[in-house]
Amino acid sequence: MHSESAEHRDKAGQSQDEWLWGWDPTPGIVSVWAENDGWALVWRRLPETGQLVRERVRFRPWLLLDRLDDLLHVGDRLGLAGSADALIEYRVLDGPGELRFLVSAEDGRTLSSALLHGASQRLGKRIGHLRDLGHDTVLSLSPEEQYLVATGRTYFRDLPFDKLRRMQFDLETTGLSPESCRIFMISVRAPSGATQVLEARDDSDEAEAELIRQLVAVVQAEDPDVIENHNLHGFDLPFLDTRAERLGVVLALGRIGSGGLRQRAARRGTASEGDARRRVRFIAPGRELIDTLDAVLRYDFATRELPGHGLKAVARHLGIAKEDREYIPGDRIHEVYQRDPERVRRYATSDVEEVAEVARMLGGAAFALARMAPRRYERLADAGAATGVLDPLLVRAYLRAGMALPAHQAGDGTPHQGAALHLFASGVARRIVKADVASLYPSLMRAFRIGPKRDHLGALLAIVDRLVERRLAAKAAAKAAAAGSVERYTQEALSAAMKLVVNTAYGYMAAGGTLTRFADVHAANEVTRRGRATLDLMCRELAARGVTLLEADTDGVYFAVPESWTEADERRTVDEVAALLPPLVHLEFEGRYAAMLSHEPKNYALLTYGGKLLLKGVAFRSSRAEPYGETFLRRAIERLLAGDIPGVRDVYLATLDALRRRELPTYEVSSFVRLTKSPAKYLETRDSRRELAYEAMLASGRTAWSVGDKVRVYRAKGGSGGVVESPEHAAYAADGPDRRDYDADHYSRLLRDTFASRLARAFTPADYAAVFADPGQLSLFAPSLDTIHSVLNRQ
DNA sequence: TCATACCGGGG
DNA sequence: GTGTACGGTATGA
Repeated sequence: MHSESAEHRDKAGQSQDEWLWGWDPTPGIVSVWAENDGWALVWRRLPETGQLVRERVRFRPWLLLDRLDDLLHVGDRLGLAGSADALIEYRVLDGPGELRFLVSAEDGRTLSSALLHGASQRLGKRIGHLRDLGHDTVLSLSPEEQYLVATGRTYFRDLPFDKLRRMQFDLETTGLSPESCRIFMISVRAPSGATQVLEARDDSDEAEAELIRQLVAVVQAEDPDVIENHNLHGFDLPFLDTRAERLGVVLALGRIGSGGLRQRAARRGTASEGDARRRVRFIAPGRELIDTLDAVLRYDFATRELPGHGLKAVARHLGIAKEDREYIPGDRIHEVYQRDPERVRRYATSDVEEVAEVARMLGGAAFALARMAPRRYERLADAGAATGVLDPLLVRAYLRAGMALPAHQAGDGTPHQGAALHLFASGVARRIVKADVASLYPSLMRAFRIGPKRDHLGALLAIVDRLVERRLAAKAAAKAAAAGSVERYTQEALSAAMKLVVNTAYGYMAAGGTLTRFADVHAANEVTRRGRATLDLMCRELAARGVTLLEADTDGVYFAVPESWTEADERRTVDEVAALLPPLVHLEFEGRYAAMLSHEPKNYALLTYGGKLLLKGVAFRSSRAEPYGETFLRRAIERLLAGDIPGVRDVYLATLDALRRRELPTYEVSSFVRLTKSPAKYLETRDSRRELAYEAMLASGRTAWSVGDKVRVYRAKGGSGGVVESPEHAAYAADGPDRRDYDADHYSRLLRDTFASRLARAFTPADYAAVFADPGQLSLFAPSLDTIHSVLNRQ
């Protein structure tokens, strides 16, 4: 009895592993290209030798249908799987799912044309494409995915990331529009790490055409598995495609065929040529085209710590930008090239080197996903985790189990309910503790077995269970591996990928039925309801232990503890409350801070015990904010949290003084804007409405700009404006020394109304007025600064 | 004035 | 034949 049930569990465990990883052990797949005719090309890099092999294999194209009706017209040529002579085979899957007929043929065209013919007859109108049948009646995957689902193969088995042949290239162009601008330089980084810079010999069509031919030749010679760049699909490939077409160059970047790039539909890509509302991405069969911008977005979605998503900002943030890295504003690159080409060569070379490193550091999650889900690597790199990763895993699991899949189903109108957010107090508090539950929603799903109602196989919960367990193992393995080792890197990437998928399981259910197959708003609401109850319980129990609650959001809470408490008291209290929560829901002591300025929900400043100031939320950090204001905020909050109120006023007065005496460089008062109107368009409306950014351009003598240009502008005296270079670009400034003709009164008002006001919650109104009174206007009746204390306002 | 549409990135 | 957010500015009724 006992051994039998253990065996049963083993079997269940084994099939659940297959849901996660597939089942075919074929190692080293680096690319798959399949056609509807039943032929698939598989490129494999042998893990032992690194050698590339190409295999051409047969597979049986398949579809899932909700009925066989539309195929009955073929008569005897339709037969049960395994029967002789059947041109089209079918199999009836188990369970209540609507899509229960798995049909297949040697050639997918036989299948689809028979189906379209039958459907046209049944519906009395011409059905020209499978998608016209609606995805509630047919499930049709791309040929590659049909192949991967049917075989249980996945990419990259037993192949470490650094065995992939990865190449990077980056275009330097005279502008953003491929209609009117040219490519004049292409930097290339080979898989070996060697870099080279290709250049057009002059600005003729023939020179540009030759440059593109050189790139194609380098790609063919290096024969990479993967081509990477930042915004590759948004800029470089579309630009290259348009230029190549105009110049009559064939962009043979793939491993098969002699034609140019192919296309696929994609959410974020470039506007399609035929239909501007459609977005497409380019494909080069045999290679995977990876955009590091996708990896950056995915990374920042989880961490929310990147200052921006541009290559330079990311490289600096990750600490991979070299000290002497060349920076040139985008709209100056071609102009700088004409007088100092060497500088642009260095710039372009750094671009590809940084891209290679960003891809290595942030691309691991997509690489790990490609070892699990039955999709091409490049699809998994830009896929959303719900429809792009979980859905394919679930489809493969159901087919592997021989179970029918439910069709997409719209919700019943029940609205989706979200998380809780409480602001208990604002102002200044001391001795702060942050406690939170890691992965609250997946934990609740697991603890209370909340899964989609129609997932009769229980695959989503099983996959989440497996991922959580496997992720713990990956985290432990990463920790055990040597720092910087391939093993650590691989395990960390695996852990990141698994976290991504686990955290999407809830979003998968909450998404509408048009998006995900197993969407279930009731289950999703049950998760958030349990989440709110858990947060409320945490808050109640913490308050009952004598803490002051400050802010609670979804899965975490900030609170202040009494003066007499030690860190041990803090941790013990969190542990006590943690013990009261449901199993699998782990409340953790996340951090402790000396003080906090709570401004608004999700907007606060924290002072660490080490004296470091952390600013969170848009009120405290914004890329558009004027640098002098950010500096003021930081200094003033430092004084505030140190309990030095006269110091806060000193910082305010010193900033006002520096503005009025023009000691601040113009850069300090400038803000970062993106120009969205062309010069012509602005001139149309200039008479009715003047806009600072364009006035600044005109006043600086820059009358020609492109939509999309980004500049720093400031307001000058008399309502005019000016453009200023940031310090790192100052070397290229065409203008002379800083004139500092900014509107000091305007920026003084901005300091008071926009920046100082972020400290308002820290004081009573009267005290706030005293601290930020104009110089010389401190009234006799105002409180003395020495007697003012910051406050905490309970809500 | 308020609602909605669009953007993030690339030279 | 696709589909992760959200907080901003820009635009239009």
